[in-house]
Amino acid sequence: MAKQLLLIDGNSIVFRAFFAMHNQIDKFTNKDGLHTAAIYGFKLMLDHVLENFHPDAALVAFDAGKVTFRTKMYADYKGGRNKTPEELTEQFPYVRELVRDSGLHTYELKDYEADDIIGTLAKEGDEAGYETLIVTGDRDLTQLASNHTTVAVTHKGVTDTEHYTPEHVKEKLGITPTQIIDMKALMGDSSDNYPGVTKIGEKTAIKLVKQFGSVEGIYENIDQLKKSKMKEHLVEEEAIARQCKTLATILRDAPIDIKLADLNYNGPQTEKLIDFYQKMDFRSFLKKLDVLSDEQEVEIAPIKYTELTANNLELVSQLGDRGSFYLEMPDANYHTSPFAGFVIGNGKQWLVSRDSELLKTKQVREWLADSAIKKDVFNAKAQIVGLNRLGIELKGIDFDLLLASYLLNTNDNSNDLGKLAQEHEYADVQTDEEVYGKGVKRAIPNDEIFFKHLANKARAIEKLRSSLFKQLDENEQLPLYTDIELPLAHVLAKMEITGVHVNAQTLKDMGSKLTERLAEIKEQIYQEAGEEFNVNSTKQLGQILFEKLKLPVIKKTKTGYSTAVDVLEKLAPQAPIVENILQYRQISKLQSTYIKGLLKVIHSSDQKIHTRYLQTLTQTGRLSSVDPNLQNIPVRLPEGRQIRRAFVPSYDGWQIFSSDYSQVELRVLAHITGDHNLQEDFKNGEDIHASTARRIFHLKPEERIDRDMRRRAKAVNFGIVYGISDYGLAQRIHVSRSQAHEFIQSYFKEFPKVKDYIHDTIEFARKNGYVETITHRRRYLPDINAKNFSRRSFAERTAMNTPIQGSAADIIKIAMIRMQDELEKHHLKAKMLLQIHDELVFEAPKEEISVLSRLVPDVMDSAVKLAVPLKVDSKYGDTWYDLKK
DNA sequence: TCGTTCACG
DNA sequence: ACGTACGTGAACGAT
Repeated sequence: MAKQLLLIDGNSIVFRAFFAMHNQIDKFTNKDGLHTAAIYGFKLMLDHVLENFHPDAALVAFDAGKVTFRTKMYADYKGGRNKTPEELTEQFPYVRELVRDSGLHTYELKDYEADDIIGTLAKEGDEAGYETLIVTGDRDLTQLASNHTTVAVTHKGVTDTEHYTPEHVKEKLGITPTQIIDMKALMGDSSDNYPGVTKIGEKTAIKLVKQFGSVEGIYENIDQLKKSKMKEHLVEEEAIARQCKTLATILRDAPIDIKLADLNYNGPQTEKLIDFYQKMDFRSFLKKLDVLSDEQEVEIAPIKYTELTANNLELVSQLGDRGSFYLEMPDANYHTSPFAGFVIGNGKQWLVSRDSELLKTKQVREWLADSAIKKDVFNAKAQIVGLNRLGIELKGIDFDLLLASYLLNTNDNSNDLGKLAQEHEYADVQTDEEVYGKGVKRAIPNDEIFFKHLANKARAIEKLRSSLFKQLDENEQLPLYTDIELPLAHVLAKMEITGVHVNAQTLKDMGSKLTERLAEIKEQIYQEAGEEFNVNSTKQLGQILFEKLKLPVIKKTKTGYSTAVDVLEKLAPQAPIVENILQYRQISKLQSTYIKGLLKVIHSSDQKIHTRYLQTLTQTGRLSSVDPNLQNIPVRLPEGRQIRRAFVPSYDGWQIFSSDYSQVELRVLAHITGDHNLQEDFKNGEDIHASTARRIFHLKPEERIDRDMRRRAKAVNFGIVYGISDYGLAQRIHVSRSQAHEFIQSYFKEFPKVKDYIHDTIEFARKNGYVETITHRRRYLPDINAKNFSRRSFAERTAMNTPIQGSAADIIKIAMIRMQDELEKHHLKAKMLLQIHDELVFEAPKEEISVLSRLVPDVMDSAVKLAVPLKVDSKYGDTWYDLKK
């Protein structure tokens, strides 16, 4: 077998590793305060590569400095780059140390870049019969791909790579690897800061290279090009194009003073690596080495536990004033999941059992219900609901690992305790999948393994408490945790336990009518199509519409023809079948998701639906609702709205009551931007879309605002909140892109501080890597500095949207906590049932409706003090459908 | 398991 | 030249 050569582009991988882990930058520091994320990421990459590739020779090349022969030739080369952050530069010496301890050679050469070293050695490798793998974060190196050299470019993160062979390059770009140089010469490279030829981008560059072979080929045959602007640019900028080609070309003959023979790879120097890991506090890598040397099973620090039985319950009372508690419910739905066992305890003693009946004993029950004993848990809400099913109260919750972890970083949040602990650099607990298995094989294991796992979980919660609290404090998030999210978990638990009464018969009656209608429409569709097919299949439907009936294709998806509503609406005038398909879709959605779906989840014991609110999922701080989702019950279309007739109060003589915030997101926008005009409009109680229309269309006071103007202004308002683009706005309100552009400009002129806010927020995100809401809820945006345009743009839109959507979420959460307090304080029978982002739904005895009509809006509009008033509207009725003012 | 579609704020 | 408004969940067919 051919010898194998590994060449790693040190600088680009270090950069990649650093930015890939940028959102956790503070988590990766050693005890001396050294940042270690890039070092850690580099090692991840290295291990990953060496798993699949076993080199005989290996080298990591680094840049020797900023000055190279390229900067001497072209002063602006790589100009305009941001200064490398200090947190990164300090890591380079350690990366080199790591590389050498790992048994790889390092090399750098004055005046040359790492690329050139790699290019030169790869060529030598090719000639000496090596199979070479180049690993880099820089796509430019793909020009080095050959029959015996593969270039692995990191894709996202550091271990996910895309392998470029000449075939792969051909497939992706249609050219050879060396032609990539010509392509880049023509199109330029904004990150290396050389221009290429004006107006030539990737598409045009590839076309030219395919046609003429190379930059030189183009100029030899320039006469063949028809007269055009492009030709003029090419002719005028010939010198630039040729110079860019030199800049883009990686050297294959740099004057290096090492030889392949010097680069033997003989594996890592384990002793040194262990020292290094200790210096860096890389616990997980240390664990891995232990596994290798000690066979197995030392993975997790040993733990002692005691099985709790009816005969040693006094141990619970002896635990003291703090302890972890964890009730294992193996199904995600804790309203119905069996109880597999529990653990209770602290560093002194871990008590475990499979018998949930023991929880009902006096000793345990009192321990759980004693608010003076602080409890550390994972997912407080689930624990409260689970225990409630056993008739047990859980009081004194102090630390919720899941909740705290979510607040620290919404991105890498997991519902699995083991995974989450690992995210926080705690390795002494496995994931449920590792212990219980997955799919059909998932099962609770024998006592020994199961009890140990439970004890490990409880210990992990305890061990992580102080560090997570400390991080919350550093982020100024303690009040968010203590005063909002943790109390909210209790409120949500109550709402979930209460549930919503749903009349199954109403749904069944609606269902049978819909079944009939569906059958009729389906018949008509088959007639019009001339054959029977599965209308639910977008693939089959596409074939019927666009191939058989030859309707024009308006939009395509990755997999074929798009048949989405906006497309079908455009086609509707051309063929009657389309209208029927739209009808069919609408009704079958109601039938499958809402009639059948809801009937499936009504609990037979109480005729209620008990949703679960996910408190630790969304990136903005909103809740979400599952099993079932009660936050998307139809309301917009009259047919769908009927579903709400089935949502009824739990008792005779009760009614449904609902209050919602009016325009809460735009009010938040007015508040956080400080925009004078926007604030005035709200303070004056204006119809905000109408007043926006008046401003952006420059209407005189006496001119009236027609419906269409208001509609457009409303779309602009939405657009602003979502991160507007002229294209997006144009699509939505059916105007030209340039008109949409004008609307936006006009908006920014009228509301100048909104424009400033967008700019400042994006700047803040670039600098800090995150954005935050009025309560310091954070969202990290790792893509905010991405090179890829669309990823970066997306991050920019979320940067400006998240503080708005998230602050609105904060506001209603505060209102919910206060509302629950008020209900209890006033001894009201009314129950809070649902939260739908800006709306709270209650059930209450008729006598209490007048109380709620004052109380709920009072609580909601005073939840926080903003620079503009909050407005709340209320309605009530006999069912959720019948709500009226 | 993924992609598409469509329900909501 | 890019590729298009933010945040969700469920059902279904295709793979």
